[in-house]
This record gives sequence, structure tokens and C-alpha cells, in this order.
Amino acid sequence: MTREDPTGDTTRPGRRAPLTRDAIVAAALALIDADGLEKFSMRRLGAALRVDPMAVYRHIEDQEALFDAIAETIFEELDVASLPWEGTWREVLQEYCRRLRGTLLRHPNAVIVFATRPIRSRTSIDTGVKMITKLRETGFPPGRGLQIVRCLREYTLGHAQSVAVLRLGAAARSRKPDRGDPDYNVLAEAADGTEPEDHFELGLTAMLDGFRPVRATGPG
Amino acid sequence: MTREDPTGDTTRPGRRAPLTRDAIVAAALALIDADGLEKFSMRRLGAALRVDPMAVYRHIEDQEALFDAIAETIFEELDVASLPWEGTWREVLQEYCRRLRGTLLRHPNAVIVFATRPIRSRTSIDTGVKMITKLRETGFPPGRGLQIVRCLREYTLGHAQSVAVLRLGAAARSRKPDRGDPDYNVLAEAADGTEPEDHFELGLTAMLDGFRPVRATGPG
DNA sequence: ACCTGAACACCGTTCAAGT
DNA sequence: ACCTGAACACCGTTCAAGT
Repeated sequence: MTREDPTGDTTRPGRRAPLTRDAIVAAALALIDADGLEKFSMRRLGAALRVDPMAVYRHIEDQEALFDAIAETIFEELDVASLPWEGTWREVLQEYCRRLRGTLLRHPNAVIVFATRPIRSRTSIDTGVKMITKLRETGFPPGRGLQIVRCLREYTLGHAQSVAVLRLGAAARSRKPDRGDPDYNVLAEAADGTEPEDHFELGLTAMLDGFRPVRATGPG
Repeated sequence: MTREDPTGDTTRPGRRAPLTRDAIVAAALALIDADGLEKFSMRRLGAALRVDPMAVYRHIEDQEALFDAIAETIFEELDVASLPWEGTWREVLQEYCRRLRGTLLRHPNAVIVFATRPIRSRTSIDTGVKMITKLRETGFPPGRGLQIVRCLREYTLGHAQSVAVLRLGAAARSRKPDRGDPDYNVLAEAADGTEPEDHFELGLTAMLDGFRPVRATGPG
């Protein structure tokens, strides 16, 4: 009879750490960051974890659930708890968008994963509620508050997606823009000294400036 | 009535229409519209065209090139030639964004295809140049014009992507939001009477309002 | 010239079997 | 309880062969 280690400490050489859901999600995101979403597969994930490809199904329902978990992990990276909740709605939302942008651009290969599923985690719902509450205090009715949050989120997502596409495309694409094309040069001139990312603050400021509390114009 | 059918109608029983690049791209987009991007495959495309799965490779390099072509087809659907080019920059860009939104939401399953590749077609470049020219006439330097166009495009893309996700998710998702969750009800209340699409014009107007010509504050 | 279909190197996921 | 690996029903793409 051998005495088994009940703590599950099996990290001796030649022995793997036990599979956990979090470790699987982290490994999957790392794999996507490193090699791109196209190259990702459940089988490669198993290989990266040095485990049978099917072992992860013990912890995660399927690839769809894994991607949901990755999206939530990315959202957690925002650390919304530390947003300037004591400040104005504008400060909160501005900082939220900046962090969302920064986080997404740290995972350019995973932006699509994040953008293609609605996040319904506890933290995500709480954050939405807190934002709408803050906007209500400043005179925006709840419905309008939700609209504002959605507008800003969508702009930031679209921006991050576009920048990710351009960055990854610039790195991997072989067909380069045709420099002999006169119209291309007009665009190139327009883009001169303008990184395809510098405009984020411009759009963010413009949109924030554009939102004004609703006047009461009748019942409701 | 014309002598020759310009649609290339050779649908007599037992005889296929000859494969053309355009027919392939149209069939692929129709398939994605109908069944979703996940279910799309080159093999299914061949089946839909009643052709050996490999026959399309005679006309299109690979799946990536096919998706590029689909993105360009969607862009053509905007019919940018009929934008109000005689009007103000604001009218042009507003209408452009509305059309882009409408077109993308007519192809919710293909929004990602469109959003994940830069379009470099003749029409697309021309449109960008014309927009920047128009903005310059109103006092926006070319670099700023390009930034404005990008901001609006990114907002519209992010919006369409989000709405597509919500619509398709609502149709297909089995795990429904937890109505017992008190926070969910705050959000539900905020969303009451607000379709998750109504806010597009709000954000568009806010952003357009926020863009003002740059004052000359020095050389250049 | 254009289409075919076998073949190759992959996928996600199920499930019976192992430890 | 957890991991394995054969098996199933798929993929995209290449290429020699057909018409």
C-alpha cells in the first residue's frame, strides 16, 4: 500500500501540475497571443499543457465555453474596481475606454474572441450598473445612460479591432500597398505622421463631448 | 427583354451555370448569411454550387482570398457613388455610416469577415480620398480628416458587430439571462423600451458634433 | 481549359477503457 | 476521480488524373 499525497502536490520533476480551469484558460490565451487564433486548436492546447488533448474537456464544456472564459479573463484584466468611481461619469467612462483599448491591444489576436460574445459575468454586470447609476446622478435617465455606455464600448471595440487588424496585417501581409497608385499617395500623405492609433483620443473626446443630459420635455 | 440573358441564366435541368469568381463569392456570402460562419466550409460551398469541392480553387486562391472578396462585395453593396457628395462633409459621413450599418446588419454572420480585413479595393480607396478632400475643404487638414473617417468607421463597425452578436445570440443562445438576479433587473429596467440598436444615431450625432475644424495654432 | 477525387495533414468531440 | 487514446465525422489544400 502506497501512501498517496492528498494535497495533490504533484509538481515533482516528471510530474505535471494538476489541470485546473484557470490554468487551461490562461494557457489558451497565451497560445492565442503567441501564435494567433487561426493556429489555435484544442489539440494544440492539450500539447501546450503536456496533457492528452481530451483532458481539458474534463474541466471545460467545449471550445465555445473556453472562448467565453477567455473573454471574461480579458475583462478581469481591466480591473474595473480601480476605476475612478469617485470622479465624474466622464472620468469613469474615459478611463474605462482607455483601459479597454489598452487591454485589447495587449491581446490583438484575441480581440475577436472578446468582441464576438456578450459578457455576463458578475463583474461585468456590476460595472454596467455602476456606470448607469453614475450617469443618472448627473441627469441622464437610465435608458440614456445605457445607450451612452454602449456607444462608447462599441467605438472602443471597433477601434481595437481595426488597430489589431492593421498591426497584424502589417506584420504578416505580403501584398504591400501599391506605391505607384497616385491615390494611394494621397492617403499616405494624409496618414503622414499619423499612426493609425492616434485618433482614438480624438474620437473618444468627440463622443464624450457630444453627450449632454436630456431635458425633461414631457412625462416619462 | 434582351436577346442574351445578362444574368448568365443557364439553369436548364442537368446543366450547371459555368463557375465564375463572382458566382462563387455570391454563393459563399449567401451560405454564410443562411447558416452562419461556423458552418461555412469550402466543401459545403462546393456542394451548394453543385460542383466538386475543389473546383472553386480554380477561380480563387484559397479561403482567405474568398473572404477578402466577400468583404469587397459587402463594401460594394454600400453604393458609395450615390452618397450625397454635393452636400457637407457631415452629410456624406453620416449617410456613409448609416449605410455601412444597414449593409452589415443585413449580413450579421459576415460582419466579422468584413471587420477583420482591411479593404484596399479601388472603390474603397477612392471613397477615402473623396472624404478627406471634402473635409479639407471645410478646414480639416488631411491628417485630421483621415482620423475623423477612421473614428466614424470604427464606431460603426463596433456597433454593427455588437448588434450582430446580440441578435444572433438572442436567437441561438439557450442560457438566458438570470431574471432572479436583482442587478439584471436594473439593467433590464434601463434597457426597457430601448432596443439595443436605437443608440446608433445618438453616438453618431455625438461624434459628428464633437469634430470641429482645427485652428491654425502655428506653422504647418 | 476546366473539373474531379484520392490523399494528406489536420480539426472538435464522444466514449469506452484504463489508472 | 481523473486522464487516455481510438474512433467518428468533419476540415483546407495539393496534385495527379480525367474530360
